[in-house]
Amino acid sequence: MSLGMISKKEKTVLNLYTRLMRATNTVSEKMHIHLRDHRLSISQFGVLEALFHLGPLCQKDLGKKILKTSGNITLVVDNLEKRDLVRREKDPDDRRRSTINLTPQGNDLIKKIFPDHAKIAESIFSVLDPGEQEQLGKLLKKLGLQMQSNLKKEKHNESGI
Amino acid sequence: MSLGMISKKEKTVLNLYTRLMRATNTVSEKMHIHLRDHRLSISQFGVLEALFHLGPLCQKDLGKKILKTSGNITLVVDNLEKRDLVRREKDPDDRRRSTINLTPQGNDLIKKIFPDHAKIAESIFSVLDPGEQEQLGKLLKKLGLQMQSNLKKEKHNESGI
DNA sequence: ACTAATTAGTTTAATATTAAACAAATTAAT
DNA sequence: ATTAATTTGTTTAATATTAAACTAATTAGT
Repeated sequence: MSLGMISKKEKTVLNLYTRLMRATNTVSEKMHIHLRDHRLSISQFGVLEALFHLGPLCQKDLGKKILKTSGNITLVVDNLEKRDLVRREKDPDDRRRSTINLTPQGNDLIKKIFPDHAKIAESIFSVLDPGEQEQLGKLLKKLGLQMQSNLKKEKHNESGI
Repeated sequence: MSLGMISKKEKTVLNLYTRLMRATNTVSEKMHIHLRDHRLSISQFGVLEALFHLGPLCQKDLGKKILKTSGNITLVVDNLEKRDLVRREKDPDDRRRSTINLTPQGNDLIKKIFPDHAKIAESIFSVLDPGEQEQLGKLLKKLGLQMQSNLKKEKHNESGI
């Protein structure tokens, strides 16, 4: 029961950490409830969305985008390929790479799903007024930026889309 | 490549969502690097921490605390029990329940690990000054609170510890 | 050119996680 | 009191995720 030798400062940041996890957990849960109807995992949706908005990407870039390991990306792309939503295409300039493309079906699907995604996001964040949203964005960015320098992460996608 | 019919509002919140995910992902990664040295998963640590700070709990409450499903809690507790870090104890008043207790070893371990956890949190959030930390806390809380009403989640642990 | 180092992606093995069906115990409704 | 509904935890089956070892291709260093 005792908190032991925890300073006030430490207590504050631990509290902050808990709130961050809790908010993220519930936000992300809500954001992806509708994906189940289309039998898409969060990662699968992330890949489709990235391809939809950024165009064809290699697997490494997809991994950076959706924050997953290369092994995981291999599987996610495998599964999307099985459903004919994406297609691997050998990169002739660098034969280690393959470029992942949306198929017409994949494009149709993400085009259909994405507006819901956006609407749900809007409804979730509507508890915050525009000023608060801007503030939150700034603070989260600051938090994300530090990480970038401390961990061995590469490029940071500025636009977030 | 085209963003289609995305309004400015929608773009803002999607951006916010991405930043939230990104910040959380990297923060949580950093927070738990040291756990690997003790062969603890994030969930296992979460359970030990909850028991350490809140005292013995039943599995359902543990699930609410660390945001995992009941089936998952069963496994997490199983694994902690195998390593003699916690112990199940039948609740005589309600024989469906068992109360999960820290063993002396479990208590020693979490007591030893927790200060590092707190220090790491402090270093991560130190990019934000105290005012910003307070702001972030308020915004995240607001975000978390709405969720609570919209999803079928029960009690919200106010203290965050 | 040749070797060493790096990079992209795959495979493998272990673990984590969830959803859904289930059993047992308790509580509510009549 | 008896039945119905709810609650707690377990089990099962499927999927997701990671870390680590690996292969093949490219790039850098000499």
